[in-house]
Amino acid sequence: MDGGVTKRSPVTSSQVADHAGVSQSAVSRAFTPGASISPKTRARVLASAKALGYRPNAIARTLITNRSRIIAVVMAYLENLFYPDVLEELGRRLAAENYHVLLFTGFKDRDSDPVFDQIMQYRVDGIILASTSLSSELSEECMVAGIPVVLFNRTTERDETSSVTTQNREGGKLLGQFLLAGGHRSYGYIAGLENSSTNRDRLTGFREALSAAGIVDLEIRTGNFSRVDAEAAAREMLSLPNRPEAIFVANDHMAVAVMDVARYEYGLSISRDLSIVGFDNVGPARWPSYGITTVTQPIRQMVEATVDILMDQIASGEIEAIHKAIPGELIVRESARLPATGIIETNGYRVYRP
Amino acid sequence: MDGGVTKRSPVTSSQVADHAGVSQSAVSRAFTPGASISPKTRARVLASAKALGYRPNAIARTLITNRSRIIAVVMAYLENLFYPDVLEELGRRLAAENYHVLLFTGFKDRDSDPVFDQIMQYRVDGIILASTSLSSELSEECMVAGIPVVLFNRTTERDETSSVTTQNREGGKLLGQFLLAGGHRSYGYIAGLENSSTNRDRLTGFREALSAAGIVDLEIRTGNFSRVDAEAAAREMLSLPNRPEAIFVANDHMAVAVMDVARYEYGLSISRDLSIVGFDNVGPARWPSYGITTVTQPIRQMVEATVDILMDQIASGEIEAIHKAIPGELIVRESARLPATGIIETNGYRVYRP
DNA sequence: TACACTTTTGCATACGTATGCAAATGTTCC
DNA sequence: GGAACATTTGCATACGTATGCAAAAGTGTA
Repeated sequence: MDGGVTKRSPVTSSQVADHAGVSQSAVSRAFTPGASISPKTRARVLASAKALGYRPNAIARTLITNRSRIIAVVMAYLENLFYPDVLEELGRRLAAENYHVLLFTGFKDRDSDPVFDQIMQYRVDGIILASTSLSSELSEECMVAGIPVVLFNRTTERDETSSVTTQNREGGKLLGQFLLAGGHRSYGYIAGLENSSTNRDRLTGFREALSAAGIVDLEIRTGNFSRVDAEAAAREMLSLPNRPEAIFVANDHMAVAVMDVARYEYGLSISRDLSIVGFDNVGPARWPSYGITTVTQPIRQMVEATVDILMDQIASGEIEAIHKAIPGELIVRESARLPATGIIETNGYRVYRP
Repeated sequence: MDGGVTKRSPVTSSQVADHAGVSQSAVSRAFTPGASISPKTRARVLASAKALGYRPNAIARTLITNRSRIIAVVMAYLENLFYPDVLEELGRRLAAENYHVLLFTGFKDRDSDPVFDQIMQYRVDGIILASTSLSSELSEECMVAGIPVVLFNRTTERDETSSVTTQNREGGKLLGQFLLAGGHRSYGYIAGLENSSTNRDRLTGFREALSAAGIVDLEIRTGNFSRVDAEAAAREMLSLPNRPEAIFVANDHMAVAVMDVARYEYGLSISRDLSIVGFDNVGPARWPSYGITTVTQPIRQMVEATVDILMDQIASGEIEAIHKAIPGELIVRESARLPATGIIETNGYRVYRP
């Protein structure tokens, strides 16, 4: 009985209308930019709204406008700091467009079909899939429903779904050229998820560079983009009788793990005994304990491209697959032996441009 | 004209009803567990629903039931891996309860009032604020509206809003005792955001331990829970004529930065020249390059407690402030000099229990 | 078969908002 | 002042679902 606050239900537009002595339509119009309403009544309505603590019901509005202003974001996993960074940037940019993020996580190593029902039930205006994908039936369903989908940091074989990535093949190639120029003689690759386009493309580019120099031997182990798997892969590779002089680890998150194993379990000096390069330019790669030579994924530009695609397609209603691959840059740090030429100092960073 | 897929609007319950030869109510009941409907008609409805690709419209349902099954999660920032970890666990647990996460980020160092309107417009069923808070007026408004709010990893002076934290004061005290037992003679503290309860409580506990041993001198600098600020704070502190022998850094995220500065800018050997302890037991603290002695924040339990509070209050409609502080454990690693006694080996970890 | 009772069904309405349309009001110009 | 026009307003309806209520159908008993 004491302190029992009686739960008050939210104020509705009709209540505001009564208070302001106008119709409910007027209240609606007062909150719709560009609607047909005189400045005077708008002012009166807004005053009443403020007095009553009225907030338009976005849910009810969705029902009538068919626009929820919600974007579903599915992130495979957040263990790799790259994704939290992406998520923050996405949140920022979508908020700027007055859209909101409905977040789903936990779909590493499989497609996002299990949450698809949930997503569709909320009538989202668009879907972003980071490092995960949809079965082709569900992608098709989105097209038919007019819901734009963008794959972030992944593509599918069938090019039917839009995607935004870094130029992974070019990046892998660049890293290969960098290591070759450093004069290494044997190479290893610690792979991410084997069936991911990101992993495949990086490897393809790496191989291209190597075979252009006549090198076909490549020691490969798989780290599945996870720390523990990468550690295990590193142990296998470093235990080889003739271990590679240089290892390309498919992303920085795993590269950190590989460096830890190399140093603390095998007593190797990074760069002197073993060169390591990564991909992403994620936080720890920049920390002096690691200083990983890596190819950047330009998060800002990638997110911008992603949001642009969504906004365009939401506005036009025309869903068509757009593929954007943004160039990355090879940032030179201390984790790999340096080539004699090609390193350029540019606003605080050293980059490699052969 | 070619390939121009005509956008098809979603199937409604009425369409399913027509197809199945029943009323719209029947369709609704078929999708409502425990509703009054015969198995036979339910089966027929579900068959039609499947045939037409029907998915209940969660938005329309929200309008009538007053339950959106959406929880707003506001995260101050994601730079510190602790939060992505929390976010993943929250996602998992809320999904298990069939709730969904509407995510807002970017409210470090200020309250979440700016997004409050957005949150309320979506008629969320509950709010989780991680390392951020609300002004007392808005908290009050939530109470009145019957929307449960839980502060995660933070409390307010006014105890009017529920909270879930680690026992920060006890944790700080424990770290103090650990460092004292290690025989250090001068101490420093690198603070997080100065007005945050987390920071204050950890410091309070630390001071308690120190003054119990007759030590009142404590060198303090502020790192605001950010990497760059922590680096600057570390530089200041390590440049002191008589720098502290032991530093408690308010969280692991900053401790990593401090260790990097100490090693790579001041050439110090961690533990031998300088002891460092942190808080959180976040990913990098476990990496061998850092091996930070730290107090755990038990994410699982904290998230469980958070979700429990929300679910209870949503179900009962009774909003009352509940405060849960979960004990953490001091995990002993290599970043600080070891005391002679009190270290216990327990399932793979070394913990400190004085 | 008739009755009482239980289960199932459909009807009608409500949720809170946006919007086409026609009526009402305001403005301009002769 | 009045016609011609532009702006503003309210009415009515629609969005897709859940649910109280009464009617209908089913079940069991005598």
